[in-house]
Amino acid sequence: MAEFAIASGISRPTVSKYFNDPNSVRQSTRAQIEEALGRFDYQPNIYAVNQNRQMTKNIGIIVPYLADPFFAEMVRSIERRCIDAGFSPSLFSSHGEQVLENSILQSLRAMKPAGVLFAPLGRESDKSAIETFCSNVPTVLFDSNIEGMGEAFIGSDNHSFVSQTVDYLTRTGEAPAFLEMKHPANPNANKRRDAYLSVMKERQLEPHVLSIEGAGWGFEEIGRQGGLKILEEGRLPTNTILCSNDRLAIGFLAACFEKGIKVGRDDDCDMRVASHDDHPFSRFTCPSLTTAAHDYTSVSEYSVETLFRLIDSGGRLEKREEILFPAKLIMRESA
Amino acid sequence: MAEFAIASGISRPTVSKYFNDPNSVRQSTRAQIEEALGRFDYQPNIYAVNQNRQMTKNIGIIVPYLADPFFAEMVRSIERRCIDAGFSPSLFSSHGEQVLENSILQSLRAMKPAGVLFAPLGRESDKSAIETFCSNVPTVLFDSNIEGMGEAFIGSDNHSFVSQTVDYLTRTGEAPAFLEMKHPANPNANKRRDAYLSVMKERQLEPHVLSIEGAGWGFEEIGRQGGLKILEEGRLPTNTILCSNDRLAIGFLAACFEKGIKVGRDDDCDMRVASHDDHPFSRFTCPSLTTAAHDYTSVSEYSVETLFRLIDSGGRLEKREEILFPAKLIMRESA
DNA sequence: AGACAAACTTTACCCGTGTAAAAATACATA
DNA sequence: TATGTATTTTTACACGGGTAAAGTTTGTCT
Repeated sequence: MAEFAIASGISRPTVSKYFNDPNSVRQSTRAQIEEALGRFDYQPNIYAVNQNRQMTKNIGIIVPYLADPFFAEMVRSIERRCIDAGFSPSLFSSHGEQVLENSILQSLRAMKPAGVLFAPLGRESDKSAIETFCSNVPTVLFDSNIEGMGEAFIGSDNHSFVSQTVDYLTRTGEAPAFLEMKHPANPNANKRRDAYLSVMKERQLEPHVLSIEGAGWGFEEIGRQGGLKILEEGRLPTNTILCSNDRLAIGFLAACFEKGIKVGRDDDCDMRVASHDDHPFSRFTCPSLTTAAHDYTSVSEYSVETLFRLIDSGGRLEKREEILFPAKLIMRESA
Repeated sequence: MAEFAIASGISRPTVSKYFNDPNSVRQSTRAQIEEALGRFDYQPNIYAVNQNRQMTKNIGIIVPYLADPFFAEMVRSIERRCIDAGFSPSLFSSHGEQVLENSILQSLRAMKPAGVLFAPLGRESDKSAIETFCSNVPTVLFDSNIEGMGEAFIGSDNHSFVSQTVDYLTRTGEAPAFLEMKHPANPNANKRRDAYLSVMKERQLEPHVLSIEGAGWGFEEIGRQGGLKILEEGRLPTNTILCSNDRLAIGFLAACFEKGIKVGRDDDCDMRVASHDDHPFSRFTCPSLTTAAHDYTSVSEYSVETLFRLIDSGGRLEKREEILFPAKLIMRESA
């Protein structure tokens, strides 16, 4: 930087000031520096910069499973907002494994990020590791909540998701049975089942929960296997199935297809299937999937905004915030 | 670190040595440091560390489009291998945009990584920006090749993909027509079309290429729209369609379903559809998709190995290497 | 032109760690 | 126990830039 400062004819401290905020120097100085920048391709050493700054301009983003396009979409939106605000996002995926989640947490602490947007694994998470992390790094949880951890949680209102699908299905045909994994990884799944039970009770309908076996993050295959089993055993209490999430539904639809069961809302169909999430692929299932959509934009926007507010207020909020966005029903061909 | 050194009763330079390689200090010293590490939770400041090291332990990974589960899978495998080798992977997605790809390249240069694994956008890439980058940072290209850039390219052998699918389809029914995007983003697409033409010629069959409109990375929707148009116009030269890639095929299958066209290899089916990639979702289409599978493991393993070799040899290889892995035919229900 | 504030230059020290050189100590072997 | 080697300690400087203080220049306003 010293060399570059000489080359540009400006003193090093002023050049340093320029790189921290180009608007903090006089217009003519800025032009002079930028002219020199055109001649030499100098850029400050980020390691030296971050070592001296009290706080880096990095923001950590952790998602549980990047092979799920839902998270890929969230990430895209979040990264963009961080960059626009002058931060450098660093993306990490736990790939469904606690060990990885913990090691990400550790290396993220070493990065001293200004803040972290964190979608935890859920049931598989190491609560105490997360607690330690959150008390050291300004953290906003999203998508999947762990009570009391982080300064805020931004997610979707599972009750809104389920009540909309249940009401729609009930209005247009038989009341739905609820298909879910017996031991779901994601805490939203439990909230959705509870919401299903409560909504059915409110509407004075008899609930049916179909819990299928399977562990891990290969939801499609779990849904398919579980679906095949249910269909073979013929233990369907209704002709309408509401899946806990779209990936499960994708597998279930595959099972129906294999069994020659026609899914859809026409008279000649055997079964209706609906679900939750509006997964990027749910538009392309056969038939296309009726589902309750996340408000992707609001969740990502509000998560990032909350994190910025948290950073501005020094890493602590007055009290833990929890914001849930309602779903939007997407009616397609499957129900 | 000075404080921690005093607390552990070991001198600072030795502690520094320990953190660079725990085996480089005497066993008793190591034990003493690790005992102290249990009492205090000290970890070296990565920024100070990287500032002084001639080379960091970071490895950059760039993919063109993370919302495509194919890349998510690749990334998972690559990250794991990097971590196991003691490196810290940093993941970036260009999200299909040249501007983003260029800014990733720039911030990656500032990170002074030991090496970079780079799957470029392809047609949308800024060749000169990539050339500059590759001449400054040890880079291995994967998945999508740009002639002459980087020290090596590791990918899939498109000819192997196409010849296997064409031969299989021809052996079991009508010869296929080839469905592709008119202006594909990914260079593999062009290679596949050329391979289709050459294979058909070799087999003395008449080739039919169906080029559909559409730009960007929303392949499913492009395949669906293109499919609808083709089916409506009834301009199908054969009953067998070979799609350039699985995502296009997923959209095409949706179009067939919408049009009431039965896809599969049974006698009562109207059409056969096959494709290339073995996309993680192709198992769950209706019907399940017959496709030529990437050798995910080999590609990721060999990419990483090549990068390590490149790093060890100081950032240059004797000559640019190009390794292509053959496909494996996956026969499922669609053809 | 004079006065004042804003911006800049100069100088100097700081951050936390890598690393080299010389001296001191520990360990292993005969 | 003597000797040689492997480690460690001590001391010192380097890395590249943030930042504070004091003095100087520039620009603006009356």
